[in-house]
Amino acid sequence: MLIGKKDKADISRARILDAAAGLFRQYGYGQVSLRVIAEAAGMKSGSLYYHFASKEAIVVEVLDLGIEMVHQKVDTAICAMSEQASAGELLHAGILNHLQALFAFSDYTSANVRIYGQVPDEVRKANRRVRRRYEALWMSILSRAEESGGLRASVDHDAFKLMLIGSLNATLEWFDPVKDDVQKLADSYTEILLGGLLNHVESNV
Amino acid sequence: MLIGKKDKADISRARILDAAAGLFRQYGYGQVSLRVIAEAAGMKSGSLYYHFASKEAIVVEVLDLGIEMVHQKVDTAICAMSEQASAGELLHAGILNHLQALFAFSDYTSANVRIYGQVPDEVRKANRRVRRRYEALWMSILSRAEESGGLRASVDHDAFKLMLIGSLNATLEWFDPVKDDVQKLADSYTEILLGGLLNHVESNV
DNA sequence: GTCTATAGCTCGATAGAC
DNA sequence: GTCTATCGAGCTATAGAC
Repeated sequence: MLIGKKDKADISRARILDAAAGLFRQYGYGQVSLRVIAEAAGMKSGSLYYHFASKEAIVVEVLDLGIEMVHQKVDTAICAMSEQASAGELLHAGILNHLQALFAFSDYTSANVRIYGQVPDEVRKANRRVRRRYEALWMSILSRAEESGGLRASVDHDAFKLMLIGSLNATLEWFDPVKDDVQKLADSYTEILLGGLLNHVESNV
Repeated sequence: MLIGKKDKADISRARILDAAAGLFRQYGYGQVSLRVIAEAAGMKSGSLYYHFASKEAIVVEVLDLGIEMVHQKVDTAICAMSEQASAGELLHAGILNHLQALFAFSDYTSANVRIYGQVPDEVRKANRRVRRRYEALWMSILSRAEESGGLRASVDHDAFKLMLIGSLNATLEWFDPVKDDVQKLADSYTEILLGGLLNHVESNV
């Protein structure tokens, strides 16, 4: 999952992080011991301390990577879009790339979604910076979409951003990218988030 | 949180479950020891075994209650609605009552959302039954809404149900019912889910 | 860089007094 | 019903050989 590494230390570091991400995702933070992380990474528990100062140092890096991999993919995709892109096109691209990154790096992203609320305070605080940056990216996507026209004025951007990220991340709990097509999932979520459930003739509530 | 109990055993049981739900929510399953559950419930760890056979037996009950409390509130609210209720009214009622129950019993509901993916297999399997029942309730709400007319045919009910439950549950991670109004949150989510983000003149994607 | 060995601690669970 | 006491196991982290 982590690529582009060169020397032995970098390779071992990456193996430890990959192993930890997968185990944290499946069993939570507290249930995963350094012994099983080491075993999954192909070494003994004592050797972990050559690469990381503590269990907390490992989880900090796993959590940050879980956000940063999504951030980078969405950012790159949005930056590459034409100036003339419509609001619908921008949002569809953001949703699709968020979902693609979510499932491409699912051990890291799912570990983040699942254990963020359960790690020690200092760990959570460290990850908060990265989370805020990703939320800010979505605010800028919404601003750009608004400039291109077509957004309903009654929808609060901040609420929409939180709802969008929350609903997309929740797909990690049930969607299977092997059985089903992420592209179709993105189309389906875009359809609902942009167009809503109701026919547009009647006013809701 | 758990009320209507009578004798000493029932009271102690309820205190144990309340304590466990709050601790599981905050620290996850693996990091919470029976000793701290017992302390939070006002007893010693050995005493827990008079009420529960194991740590797993406690978490099974916490997880089930987290779904059942929401199920019951939503079911009651929907059943009480007039036959002439519109699709928008039905969905708003479902969304509002789901959110209200989510925050009224937040230790149980949040514990469920957070640790479901990390508990032992048999525990997760036990909770799956209750989850399926709640999803079925939402399918019946969507069917009833469709009969009353006004739903876009292009929206898949199954995808919408998963997205709705996922996005509502995700509010547990950021919404503060003390600082803000759950009613307003429900209005805001209903607005987006039923009407979408875009102006209805343009077609999306 | 990775190993073995282990210190010091906490865990879930049980047994038996009251 | 709740207590105390304890078993055997597993935990994070460290020390030092290789």
